[in-house]
Amino acid sequence: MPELPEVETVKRSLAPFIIGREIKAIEFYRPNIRNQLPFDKITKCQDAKILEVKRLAKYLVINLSTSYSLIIHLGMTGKIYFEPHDYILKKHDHVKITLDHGSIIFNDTRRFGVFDIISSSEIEKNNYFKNIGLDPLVKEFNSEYLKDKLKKRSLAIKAALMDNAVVVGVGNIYASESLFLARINPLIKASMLNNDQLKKLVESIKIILLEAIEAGGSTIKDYKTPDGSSGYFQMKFKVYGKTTCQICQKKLQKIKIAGRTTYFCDTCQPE
DNA sequence: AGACGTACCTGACCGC
DNA sequence: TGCGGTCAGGTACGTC
Repeated sequence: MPELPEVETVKRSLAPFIIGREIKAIEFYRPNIRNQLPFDKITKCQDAKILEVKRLAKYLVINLSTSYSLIIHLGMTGKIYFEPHDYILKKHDHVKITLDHGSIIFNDTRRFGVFDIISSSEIEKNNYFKNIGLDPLVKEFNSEYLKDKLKKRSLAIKAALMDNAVVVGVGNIYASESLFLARINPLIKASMLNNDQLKKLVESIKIILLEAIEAGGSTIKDYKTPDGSSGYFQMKFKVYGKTTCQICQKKLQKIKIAGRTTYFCDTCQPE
């Protein structure tokens, strides 16, 4: 459950539960996930107050009063639950952060996620965030910016959208959905898009992500349901996982681009 | 520098 | 029921 809208939804759901609360303990239940878990930094969080919960790219950043920050990435299968003190650990629960009124649980089946503790002042230059592109929801993410980022790129536009150096947060589903809304063929070389297409694409990415955030928001209203995946934005997919084009009714194409399954309509998104 | 393949890991599903 | 293959919303790294 890990594209920008999902992380944003988790952030919005989690924040009111935890801001202003104090960390009583952090426990790890295995040595590593994608990274080594930071056993040596647990003391940096002891009795720390949670000041702020932010989203940076697809990472959650939880700033603490001790000038350290928790960094969480959900990978492909990461989930975060807020649970009462009598919660019994489940399979693939890797981290428990105990607060005074309950615990934050980080669960990640495939362990592609990240949980780290780093100095707050070093976040920007940390490897997780070095060389990342703009967040698609800021106003500086516009067609001029995208044009500049893509001018020397010969890869398919769909692969370019998933490159975090170009723009962060756009994953495999939303790359396909945005290109469909913009009527742009995902195989077109990134540097070949004209100004109209760039404009339309920027617009489409913002629309799709904002709609998804809105739809995802109602999912995790009942935040205790560790269902995680759902959210009704799935029902709004136009091409991802679909077989028929909703515009022209023709059969959709399903191909691989840079190793990832890509859906599009070769009539509505011509080369 | 940029493009591409592969690795990381578990589980669900499908055909035999 | 079991086995093997394939696939899954992400990212890092080696190689050409």
